[in-house]
Amino acid sequence: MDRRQRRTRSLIFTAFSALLERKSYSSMTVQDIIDEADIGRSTFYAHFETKDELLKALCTDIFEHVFSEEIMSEEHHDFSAHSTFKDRITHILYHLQEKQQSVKGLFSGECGEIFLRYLKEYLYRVFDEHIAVNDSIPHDYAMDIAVAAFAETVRWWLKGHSDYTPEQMTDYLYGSVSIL
Amino acid sequence: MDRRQRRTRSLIFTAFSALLERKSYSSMTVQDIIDEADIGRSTFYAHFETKDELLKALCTDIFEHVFSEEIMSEEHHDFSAHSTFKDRITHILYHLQEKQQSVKGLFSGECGEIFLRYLKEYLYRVFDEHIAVNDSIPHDYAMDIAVAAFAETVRWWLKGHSDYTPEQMTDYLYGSVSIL
DNA sequence: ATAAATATAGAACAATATGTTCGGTAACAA
DNA sequence: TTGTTACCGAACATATTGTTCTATATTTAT
Repeated sequence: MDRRQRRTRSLIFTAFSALLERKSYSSMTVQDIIDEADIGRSTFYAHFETKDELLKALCTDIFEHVFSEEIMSEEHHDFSAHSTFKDRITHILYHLQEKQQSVKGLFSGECGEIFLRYLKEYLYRVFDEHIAVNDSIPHDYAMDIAVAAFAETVRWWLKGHSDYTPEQMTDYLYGSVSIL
Repeated sequence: MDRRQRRTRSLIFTAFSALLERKSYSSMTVQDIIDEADIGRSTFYAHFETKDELLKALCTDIFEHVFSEEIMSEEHHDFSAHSTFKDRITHILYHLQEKQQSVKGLFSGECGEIFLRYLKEYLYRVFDEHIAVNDSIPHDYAMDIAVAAFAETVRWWLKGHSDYTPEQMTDYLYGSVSIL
């Protein structure tokens, strides 16, 4: 990727995040982003077709960091093949905590809902093999609840209670949802 | 309320719902709604300031039916002072089932997220006094999880599994979330 | 039944946002 | 150095927005 492209992409992401702390996602125009990033109009459209695409790309950037297996297997909290699913959840929270600053602005209004929807898409892949309840509850229903509970935990945590540790949050989650 | 106002309001609601089944909320313009409802431009703006206000008003209409105490105390399932909280939840599901047709279109895309957010606002009021877990879990966290789990249950139910009974859905919910 | 009040239609309007195009300039890579 | 590519910035047609106005039709109250 061209150095100029990386720079422009970064300028747009930064401007977008900065704007999110000042105004809502829906009221934000492409023009606002262009002005904030101080780039040419055609340049923006060379990178992203729409505002929604930009948001999606930013989310993807974040989640690819948070959910990348390479990262999960190294660093803090020795993540071995023998670790439990609960440990893995704690791990994901650790990586979300690292990205906290980038994530914070994304929680505002309608934008937050979209962010959480993308987060859930990634979570489905992680949870799929691990959710196995008795036959009294449909599997896809249990998946929906588990994923939603996790997403809601993240929201509550990063939106005003980020002083709790990932381990604590995992305990809360497991104390609330019986199918995990 | 003037008869003409009621008629126009109804025309707008109907047009909006019909459009939602054809195109996404974000791509829908006020002009689309005006054309579909076949009303004058100024008439729309006499009723709603923005598209978002319209969506909010429609949701309010639905939820005021679903959560009205008068309705909950009469009709099916004798709702007495001695009924449990679980019964009350089942009741809410019954009333949502009645509004199923109006609600169905609201689940699409970004619109669904907004609908669920409004639903949650009503649920908070209902759940607030009834969620009392031990001190090991923060009360507002438990609220968030309970409300989100209920909202997710509604989504799963009305989006492809509406053949289940309200009682069954309540059982699933109670089987998944331990803080209820 | 009549009069006053009010809702709607429809046109016109300025202001703004969108998405595209194009030629010139600068930065990159080989 | 040379060819390639990204950026700038202006200009453009198009579409949406939200407001204002007058004429018309409907409703409500007397």
